[in-house]
Amino acid sequence: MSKQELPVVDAAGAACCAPLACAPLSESEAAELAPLFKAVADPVRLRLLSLIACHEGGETCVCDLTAAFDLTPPTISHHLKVLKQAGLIDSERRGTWVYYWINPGVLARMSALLGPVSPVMAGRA
Amino acid sequence: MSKQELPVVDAAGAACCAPLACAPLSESEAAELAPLFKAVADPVRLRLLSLIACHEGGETCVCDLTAAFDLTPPTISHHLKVLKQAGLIDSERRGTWVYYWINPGVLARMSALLGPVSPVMAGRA
DNA sequence: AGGCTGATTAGAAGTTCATCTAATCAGTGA
DNA sequence: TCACTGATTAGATGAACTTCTAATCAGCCT
Repeated sequence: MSKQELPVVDAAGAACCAPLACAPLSESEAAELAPLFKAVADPVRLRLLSLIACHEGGETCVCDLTAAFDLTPPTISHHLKVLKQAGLIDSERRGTWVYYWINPGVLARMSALLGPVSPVMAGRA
Repeated sequence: MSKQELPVVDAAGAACCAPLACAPLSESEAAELAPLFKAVADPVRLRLLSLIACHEGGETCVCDLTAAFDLTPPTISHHLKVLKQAGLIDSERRGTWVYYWINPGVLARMSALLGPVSPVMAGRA
């Protein structure tokens, strides 16, 4: 097995770590990254993430989130906890309400891993 | 085995519209996207994807893949099936061996969704 | 044809996960 | 202090997932 080395893409300023297609992921890297994707691998959590990311001001009250689903508050709370433990979001209580916001760094890392989009690869089909 | 493709983004990553942070994901969009991330949300599948993507020539024999893990061939076969059903990879049998290769379009779509890597959001974490 | 190797399918066991109800924690205001 | 509302935790249940062994399918070769 020979190693194919593509230059690290950093045109976008991201990519500290190699994208999927640059060098094979080690077992420990994979073990570290998989939970990030698992956190996003759910329709409810994807929508939660999107709702929070889109919300003006950058943060969203839990009450607004629960209202957007046909799910009970504990279920929404559970999903928010999963996202938070994965490091994708953060939260703070202010008075009666709890606000959540996106942690863009983690999201960017995942994006960069999947495809810093080397047009070289993308050319093949 | 329905691989439907939304014209959300082209392979080059020129995200016209947007990712997670542009407009809230609809219920059906989320339902369609979540399985893609679920397919990647496993350490073994992440490594498989990486091994296939890195392999010179763009395609990899199953025999090389099974050799890289402490898992039985049926288990590897199962994971490859999951990746294939998600549309992330494709395969072809040539004689005795079966070869797998990456479908870069789907990967690019996922990447674009997570982070357009817009410098604004990604701001050097 | 028969046997050999590579790959997948079938079926089962143990674990993880999403969701609910009931109960608890945290703040606000009468 | 007590009641009320918003949010989370605890515990339970049914579905989905990962992995294995055993069996089957697809090509190659003597």
